[in-house]
Amino acid sequence: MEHPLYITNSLTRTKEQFIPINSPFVGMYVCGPTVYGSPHLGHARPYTTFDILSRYLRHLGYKVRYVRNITDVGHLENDADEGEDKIAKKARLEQLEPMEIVELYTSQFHDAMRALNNNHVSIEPRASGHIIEQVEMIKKIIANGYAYESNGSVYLDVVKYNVDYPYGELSGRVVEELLAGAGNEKRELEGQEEKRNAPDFALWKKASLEHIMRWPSPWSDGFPGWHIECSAMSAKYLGTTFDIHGGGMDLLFPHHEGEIAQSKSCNGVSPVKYWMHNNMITINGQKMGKSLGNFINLEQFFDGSHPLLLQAYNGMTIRFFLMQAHYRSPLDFSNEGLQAAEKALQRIMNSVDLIEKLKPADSSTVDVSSISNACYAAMNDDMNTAIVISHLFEMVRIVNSAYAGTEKVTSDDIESLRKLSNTFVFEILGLQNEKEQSSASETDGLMQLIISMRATARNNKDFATSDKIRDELLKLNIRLKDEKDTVTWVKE
RNA sequence: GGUCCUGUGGCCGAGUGGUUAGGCUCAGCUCUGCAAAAGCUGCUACAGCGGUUCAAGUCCGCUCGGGACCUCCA
Repeated sequence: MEHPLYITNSLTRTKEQFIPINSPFVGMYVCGPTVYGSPHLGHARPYTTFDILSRYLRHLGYKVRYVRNITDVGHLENDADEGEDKIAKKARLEQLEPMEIVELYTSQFHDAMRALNNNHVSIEPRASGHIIEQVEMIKKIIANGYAYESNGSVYLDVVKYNVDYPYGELSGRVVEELLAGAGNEKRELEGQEEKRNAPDFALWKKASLEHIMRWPSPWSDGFPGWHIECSAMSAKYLGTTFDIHGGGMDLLFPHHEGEIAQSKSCNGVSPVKYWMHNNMITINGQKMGKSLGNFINLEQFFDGSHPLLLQAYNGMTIRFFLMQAHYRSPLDFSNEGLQAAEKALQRIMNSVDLIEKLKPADSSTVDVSSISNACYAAMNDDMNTAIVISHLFEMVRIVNSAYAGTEKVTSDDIESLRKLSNTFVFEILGLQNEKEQSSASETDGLMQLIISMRATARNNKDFATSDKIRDELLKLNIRLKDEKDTVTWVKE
């Protein structure tokens, strides 16, 4: 490809050039949400990050299959209720069927992703729909000698695995230390007595009597272990070795390490060429997460209902807020940051609209192509969207200046600007212009009428009337702009 | 305790050893009936100490601070 893309591979901890296994095809898997709660701001980060990656790969000409799963089989909780399925527990609390809960939160997740414009996935497989594949995979791992059954549950034998393969290659964990239980002195982990060794993890769990979500298997009526779904579904849709696996940094261990161990012990090959991890969103410097109870739901951002929010923020503002930081840096939530993002985004969108109103000149005083090149360079450098945006503001300056008459653009320049904004603002960064919704022509006709009436008042120096029109419109979130010899309006 | 990340100007945040990131805020100017918008200009930086180097925010060491993972988590 003309523009070599470099990405940070967590496996090697270095920036590597991205070279697909079977160009032009690219397989990409991202760990989806566990749908037992409303999606929160933390969810926005990985799905936005990898949405942009998939967009960029497609833009570069690759045929991308992007798989993002839904985890709806529930996992063990290690608090009071031993061995109880999270989803089943929630169901009892709300007196709903487990699958009703799953449906509700899946739907909420989709709504939130739509607002963030993150719905460009190719396949969204559900764990509950792939029990057979998971069972088959477990059978094979047992046959290969890397797993054992114990009291109806099946565990991966990490010690045995570690003899043939290096366990911990992704996370840097050392089996000897895990065996010694370093750091776990104060923890009471569930199901330890069934395991041969502490680092072993469940591939299949026997369901207790009160456990509602359960499926038959050769070992027991039960449910799959946490890591096996991703291994089974990624292998099914992307093959036993695929290009990119993404997710939050908090999944690096044990989840992704477990995936590697399962896949290798089943298929004998490394499942993933490039592992990518986004950093966490923090609030007051601390990770925003379910377990800490300090998260803000995306829905609450959209309607501004959370007490920590000074106002509502729409999906595009949140998307832009995320993109102003690099995906591998931690990002701290703040109203100030969101408000700044909202204004900045508005400036970009206003400027994009202005491109269509530019008058071409015979000569040019600007250099649009260098902006485009700089944007590509930034994307190629581990998807540095923050830098892309900084260059887009140079585009904003050029457009605004050209409109104001302090810069000159040729018709070729205008075409380049149009292409630049279409490519980067909309296609790659996936931003949407949210103002263009209402029945355009009718509203525009009404506005022209109002604007001309106000112009008459102004010509008569009847500023009381003209200001009233402007102020009342502003209350309806319509802002008038008195420019040199014309008046324009924007909906806010 | 182990592994790893991190500390940038009023705020948010980029930064591959050598030239202005960018945004938001604030101040001044231009435009304007006024305002808004837009343009121009300006403002305050690299936690501390020491080292390597012709040159360090950018590499190394130490100190202090913050965080992640080691348990369900995006």
